[in-house]
Formats: sequence, structure tokens, C-alpha cells
Amino acid sequence: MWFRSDLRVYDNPALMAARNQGTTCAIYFATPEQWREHDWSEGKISLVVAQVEALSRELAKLNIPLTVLRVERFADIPERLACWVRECSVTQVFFNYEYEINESACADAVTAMLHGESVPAWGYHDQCIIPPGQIRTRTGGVFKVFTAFKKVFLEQFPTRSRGIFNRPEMQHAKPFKGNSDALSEIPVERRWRSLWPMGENEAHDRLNRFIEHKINGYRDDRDVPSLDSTSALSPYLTLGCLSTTQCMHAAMSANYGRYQDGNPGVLTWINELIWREFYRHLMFAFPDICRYRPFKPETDLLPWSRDEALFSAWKTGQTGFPIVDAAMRQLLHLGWMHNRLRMVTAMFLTKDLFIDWRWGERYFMQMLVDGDLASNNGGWQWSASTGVDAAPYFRVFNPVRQSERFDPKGVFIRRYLPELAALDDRSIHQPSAAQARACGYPLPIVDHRLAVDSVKAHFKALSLIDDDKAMPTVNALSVMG
DNA sequence: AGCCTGTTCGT
DNA sequence: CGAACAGGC
Ligand SMILES: Cc1cc2nc3c(=O)[nH]c(=O)nc-3n(C[C@H](O)[C@H](O)[C@H](O)COP(=O)(O)OP(=O)(O)OC[C@H]3O[C@@H](n4cnc5c(N)ncnc54)[C@H](O)[C@@H]3O)c2cc1C
Repeated sequence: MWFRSDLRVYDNPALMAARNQGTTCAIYFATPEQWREHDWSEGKISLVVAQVEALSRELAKLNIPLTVLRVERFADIPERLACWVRECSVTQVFFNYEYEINESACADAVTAMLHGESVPAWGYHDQCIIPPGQIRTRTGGVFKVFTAFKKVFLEQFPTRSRGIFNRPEMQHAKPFKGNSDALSEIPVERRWRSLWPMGENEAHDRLNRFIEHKINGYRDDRDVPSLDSTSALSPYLTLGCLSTTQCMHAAMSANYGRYQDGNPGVLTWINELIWREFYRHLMFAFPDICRYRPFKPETDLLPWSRDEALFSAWKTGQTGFPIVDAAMRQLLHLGWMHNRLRMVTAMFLTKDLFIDWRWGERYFMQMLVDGDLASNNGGWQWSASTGVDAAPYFRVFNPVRQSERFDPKGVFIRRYLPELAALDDRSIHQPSAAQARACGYPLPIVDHRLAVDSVKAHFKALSLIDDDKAMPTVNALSVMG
């Protein structure tokens, strides 16, 4: 069994298939250089190391030895894997598919290399509730609108989704001794492990606690960051400590097994799981997502700003907009940010500062413990209005309005911006110049109104190009300035 | 899962 | 003078 971002023994299709074929051993490749190239955060790397350690203990209980090898890049994997296969006399290899281009190319190269050794390699779909590519429009196309995708997803859920797999049965004896020493060479930070304790049991506990205590209120509370009312399961899902299939079934169990009607909290949470599913299916269909291409190609013509000073103020939480700054400091502190605030901060970067969404996408990836290409790219292209089913360009968030709506008493702002704690509930969303000075807090780095007017003009110029195909692109752009 | 502005109707 | 709604971006 070749493990990647599917670091669990429960509900693991490839592991189950391997075990059904006979005596099983497991391997994991730590690829620090590749992780760096993929902008994995320090936190995510620390957590993956912790999770592989935890996995090796879980596998040991089943008498399945785990070997951890360190190579720099994916390109080194096929040969090392083939070597290991020979050494251990492995006759078949099992793995779960990943849909990012480099990950899937790596699995293809592994399959080809092993084929040369007459060792078959079998891939399984584990990341999606319904395997990508299976949800189709009537004409066989790919859904680009979420609500349409969701409708068909729910219709086909009973027939196209797999059931949950149990943990495989214990083997009578370990074929050989495992070795995860290579993990100790990877530098990790303690902080992340205490913020996000790893282990499959931990993930299950958190899922159960969420279902027991929070899912009923999820519809009404999910948008209020100070309530901590969401599951915070995303880091566990990203590493594969838990599958979305397990989440789906857990949610249904709190709703008499139903997924289309009943408990509104459950239905809203399932809706979010389907967003994750939607973005993964899209990445499978459009792998160009991994090449920093926007869904709407014409938006590449927008004259995005390259202002490093503004970008830096955003990154460090010094924009002078309290809700934005509190959110960015939550990201720095936890390696995680509430969904509402991801939208607010992404919208602020791309619309108020008019900075290229790819800068933000990359920075999020470098900071998040739940960094996931499909969801992150989906979220950024939604916010930047460059995506399929994205926010229309004119539907711009006002950061102060968002703050008043979703943090009315400033509880969240005070948590991350203690320097503003003394301000009253009304002005904390938008301190006056005098208040800001007194608190040692920056003045707003942009005029929201002006910024919004200008960004709308840029997008409108684009739609002119789009409407009038006869007009050469370059001319339209130079007219716009 | 938007926000602003203007209008109309009621108090 | 506020709520409710419509329309534009
Ligand atoms: C700009 C931006 C960037 C994002 N980057 C990431 C990312 O790198 N990794 C990531 O996992 N999510 C990302 N998201 C989606 C979402 O913000 C997080 O999944 C969510 O905040 C995680 O918190 P939670 O586990 O408490 O979510 P819950 O509210 O408990 O939802 C449960 C699960 O559903 C999925 N989910 C929820 N909302 C979304 C969504 N909007 N899109 C896709 N999946 C969703 C997640 O897997 C989440 O763990 C991003 C969203 C935006 C707007």
C-alpha cells in the first residue's frame, strides 16, 4: 500500500483492497522539496509528519509495517518504489488517486515503472464522495454551476457513492519490521502539533463532537467567526485523516439517514461538503487549474496591481480594516481561517487592492494547515470573479459592512486585535483617525468606495471585449488604460 | 454567498 | 424617518 494524502486506516479503499489480496506492507514518501514547490506551509508539513507517525502506530496494530522514505521530489518516487517492491518481494501495489497534475503524473509514472517489473499498480478513488468525472450534464458535459451540480450529485448519491469501509482486519504476523526514521529528518514546529493534534482518533473525536454539539446550529451560526461554530475538520480532510465520505455519513446519521430534507444544520453542512466535492470534480476536469490559469481566460487581461507594499500590509494584517486584519492574524496564528473571513480577505485583496488573486492564493497555501489546491483555487477564483460560478464582479463585499453583519459586537476583532479592545462596539469596525492613532493602529490603506468604482470599470471594460468579438483585444485594453 | 441608492408607503 | 422593495453595478 502506497500512502499519500490518504493517511488513515478507516474508510481507505486502496488499503482495504490491498488487504483483501493478502499480506500487506505500506510505504510513504516524504518529499520536502516537492512540498516546498507546492507551497505547503510549515504547519501543514509539521502536521503531515505527525499524522504519518500516528498512522504508523495504527498500522502496527494491524501488523502492517510502514516504511517511510525521504526523497526530494515526486520524480524520484517511481525508481525508489520499484526498488522497495523488489526488496520486499511485493507483487501488487495499491494507492488512492490524487487529481492535481503533478500528483497524478507521479502515479502514472509509478504505474508505468512497475509495469516494467510486471507488478500491477491499482488506483482507487477515495477523495470524493462520488468519483470525479461521473457527474455529468444531460449532454455529457461538466457542471460549471454549483446548484446544478449539487442537484445531480444528490440525485445520484445513492447509486454512485461508495459505502464506508471499515479498518482492515489484523494480519497474523508482520512480514517485516517497519521504519519511519526518515521522518525525524524533516524539521517540524511543536506549535502546530499542539494547535492541531493529529491522529485518526482525534479526527473521529472532532467529527463526533461537531455532530453532537454544533451541527444543529450550523445553519444559523456558521457565518459568525467568533462562535467557532464550524467543524474545523479541514486540516484533517486535507491530509486524509478523515474522508468526506465519512463526514457525509456522520451528518446523515444525525438526520435519520437523510440528505435532502430534514435538519437544516445537517443540510447546510452537507452543502459545504458538496462545495469541496464540486471544486475537486472541476480540478479533475480542468487540470489547468493547477497551472494558475483562470477559468475565465479573458480575466487574464485585467491590469492587476503589483503593489508590494499593499500586498505586504494585507499579509501582515495592517490594512487598517479591523475585520481584515483580525482575519489575517488568525491565519498567521492558527494556519486556519474561518470561511466567511477567507471570502472577506480574498475579496479585499482582489477588489479593494486589485492585486492578482494568484498572489493571494499562493500566500494562503503558504500559511494554511488545510491548504488544498482545489478548494483554495476555487475560493480565490470565486472571490476574484474569475471562476466558474464565481461572485459577479459587481457584487463586492464592503469590509466594514461584513464586519458589522458577522461580528456585530467586535468579539472576533478583539480576540485578534487586542490593541482595539477598548473601542466601543460601533467604532471598532471602522475606527476614526483619532481612535486609530490612540490605539497605535494603522489608518485604512485604501478608500473602499474609490477602489470599488475603479475595479468595476476594469471588469466592465473586459465585458466590452467579450461582447464585441470584432474589436481586437489590445485596442480595447489600451482604450481602457 | 452584496451593497448602495432612490422610491414609495406607512407611522 | 424607517421598513420594504426595485434596479444597477
Ligand atoms: C479564498 C478561500 C480559500 C480557501 N482555501 C481552502 C483551502 O486551502 N483548503 C480547504 O480545505 N478549504 C479552503 N477554503 C474553503 C473553506 O473556507 C474551508 O474549507 C473552511 O473554512 C474550513 O473550515 P471547517 O473545516 O470548519 O469548515 P466547515 O464549515 O465545518 O465545513 C466542512 C468541510 O466542508 C468543506 N468546505 C466548507 N466550505 C467549503 C468551501 N467554501 N469550499 C470548499 N470546501 C468547503 C471543507 O472540507 C470543510 O472542512 C477556502 C475558501 C476561500 C473563500
